[in-house]
Amino acid sequence: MDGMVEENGTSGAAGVADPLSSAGSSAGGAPHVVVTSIVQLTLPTQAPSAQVQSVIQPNQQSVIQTASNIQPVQLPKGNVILVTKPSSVIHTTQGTLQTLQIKPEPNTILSAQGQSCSDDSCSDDESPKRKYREMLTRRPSYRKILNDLGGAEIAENRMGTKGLENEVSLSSLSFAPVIPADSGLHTLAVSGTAGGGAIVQYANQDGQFYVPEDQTRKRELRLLKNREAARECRRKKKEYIKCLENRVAVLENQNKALIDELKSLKELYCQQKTE
DNA sequence: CGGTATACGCGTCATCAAGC
DNA sequence: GCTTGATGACGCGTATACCG
Repeated sequence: MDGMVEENGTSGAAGVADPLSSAGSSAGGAPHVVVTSIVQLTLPTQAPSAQVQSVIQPNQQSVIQTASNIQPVQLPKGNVILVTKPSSVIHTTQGTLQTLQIKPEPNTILSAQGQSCSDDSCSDDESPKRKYREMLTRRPSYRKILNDLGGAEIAENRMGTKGLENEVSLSSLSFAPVIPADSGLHTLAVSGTAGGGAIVQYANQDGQFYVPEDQTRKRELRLLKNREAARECRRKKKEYIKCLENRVAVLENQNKALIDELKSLKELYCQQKTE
């Protein structure tokens, strides 16, 4: 390929902390740009590789923007960029604005031709602008986000942490005593549900309540799974909110750059007019 | 230093949607 | 129709900040 964009991964290149781990500290405050990684942009021609900063967490759809102290990336026509994250958008806010709309396929190759989108993405029924607007406004599907988040890594994390938690939690589960068949039990009541299915309680001759082991086990299992699911759901939600905050920051920067550009163009125009 | 407000995370329940 | 995962809503406990 002619050029590549490589992310340095979640380890946080250049001493950058994991954004998720620091999420709580920014709660309630103004959204701030979290630089999560340095992206190596290798250009095909004589141009040296340039660095841009990813302001979204690695391994998910990202908005990438050159920082003020970093050389703006100049992409001559005909260059090709390989981006491994689907639905990524790359902006350079200095000099000429170059926007790349990445097709929703991993490892998609796109041509960077200054302003707008590539031919491929423009040929779709929905314009990239519309898609991007939808990304910003549509209600988030955490499930979809999870799919976009580099499935292998997530799956690995799940196996690593959740699996272990499951093992520990399951081993610590306590179940109701086995009810003897001749204990003269009879159904007493239908008690609390556990997000599905009622729990039928029994009472023995002493008036003590029992829940059959089977039902208790099912309920405990259900609660355990739901507990894990809720935890995961919150994690994804938090990640998504952070992603939105990052996007806001990027778009604000972009807006500011465009305003500045407009201002300078106006000045240039006035100068030429007076000459 | 104690009381209060606020933010945050967690567990649980209810509900929905997808898969079987 | 049942099962199961995802997620909103609710209540609770804890940590932190603020104030008198």
